[in-house]
Amino acid sequence: MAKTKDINTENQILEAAKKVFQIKGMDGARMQEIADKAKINKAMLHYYYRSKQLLFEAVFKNAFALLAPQLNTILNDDSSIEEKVRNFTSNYISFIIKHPYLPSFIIQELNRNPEFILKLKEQKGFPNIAKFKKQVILEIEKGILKPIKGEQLFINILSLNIFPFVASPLIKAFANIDNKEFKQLMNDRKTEVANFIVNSIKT
Amino acid sequence: MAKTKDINTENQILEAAKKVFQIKGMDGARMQEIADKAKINKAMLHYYYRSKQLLFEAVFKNAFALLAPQLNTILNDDSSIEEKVRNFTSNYISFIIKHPYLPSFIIQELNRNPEFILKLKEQKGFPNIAKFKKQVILEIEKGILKPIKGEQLFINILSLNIFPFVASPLIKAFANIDNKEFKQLMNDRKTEVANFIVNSIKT
DNA sequence: GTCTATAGCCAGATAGAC
DNA sequence: GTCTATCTGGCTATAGAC
Repeated sequence: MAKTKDINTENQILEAAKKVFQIKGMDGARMQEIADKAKINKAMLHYYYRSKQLLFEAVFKNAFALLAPQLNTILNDDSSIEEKVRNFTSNYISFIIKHPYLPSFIIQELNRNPEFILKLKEQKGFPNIAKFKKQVILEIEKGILKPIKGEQLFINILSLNIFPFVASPLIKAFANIDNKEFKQLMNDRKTEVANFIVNSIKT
Repeated sequence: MAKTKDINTENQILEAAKKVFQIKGMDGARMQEIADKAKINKAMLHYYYRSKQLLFEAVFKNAFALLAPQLNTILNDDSSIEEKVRNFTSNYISFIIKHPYLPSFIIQELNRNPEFILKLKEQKGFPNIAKFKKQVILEIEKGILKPIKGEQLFINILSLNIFPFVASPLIKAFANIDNKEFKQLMNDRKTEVANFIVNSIKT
């Protein structure tokens, strides 16, 4: 019984820390706010995670581990580029709608501390573009795709899928739309973006 | 003579503050670091700008004022959509290469404080999508463009141009490239992105 | 494991001399 | 206008009782 309580508390803390860190970032987050959200005492945070830095790293790794497998589907799957673009776009946008703060959190913290990604790169399962590049070359040779560099296509796919969520306050302001309309636009993008990409690259 | 010194000091501070705030963000920035960079005393910062918050706002408004006119060229210019896409993409990527921290700074701080954009919206010259939308509809009717919503096209243009810079640590890691190769890729994008977009939307 | 109380530090802001 | 010295508050982290 004591043991289940451990796990509960530790998890409560991690969940609370996620919410606070993902919105406020490492520098803006306060241990007090995390403690309040987890409905425990501030001292408990240190009991379980030693320091703010370690708690942050736990949250960050957790967040990245959610994101990476999504990318691997488009990089390492065996279906055609067109199929992968359509599947990925639909799945990824659905995924981000469920975790709206995740991409900007990852990006913001990596900009703050770019060396951090070196540690992540060592881990297996880290997204790698090599296979995707080969496939693009192959499909171009077969006449399925117009000439394009694999890197550029991959950057384009990521940009179109992720950017609107990262820059949502700007998008809403420029397009003069409220949250509801924004959500509608993002839902439409599940197919719109795939069509946009496929239109551009298919012969 | 005393007056020229004022202007110099105030400018030195603003330049130093730009560098620090744009890299570290509001929460991560330290007044001491800004003072050191400006080669003046910490007390001077408060003499000229009263508080960290006011100094930050000066930097932020300055940064946004640089960005907005760039966007207005694609929104309000009278040339065709294709011409605007080609011009904008080339100019905007050149612009960001010169100010690499600007987009992520704006985006990060707006995510931290989304209400802030309401103040910006009131100012004249704030980018507005209305004219662009009408033009898209018109060119679709004329058979120049394939059907697409103006909002989605605008989001796509922004995404493709800005995202790689905002997420540069991720891009470098996934594509396994160093800073030099990254810069080369971004240079290529000045024309690559325009072609990608035009290919997709032209009939 | 969980709490209260507090140590210790650091950053923003100000007072006051020059 | 510019400096040094200092105040003040807030935050991370820990000590120590239960």
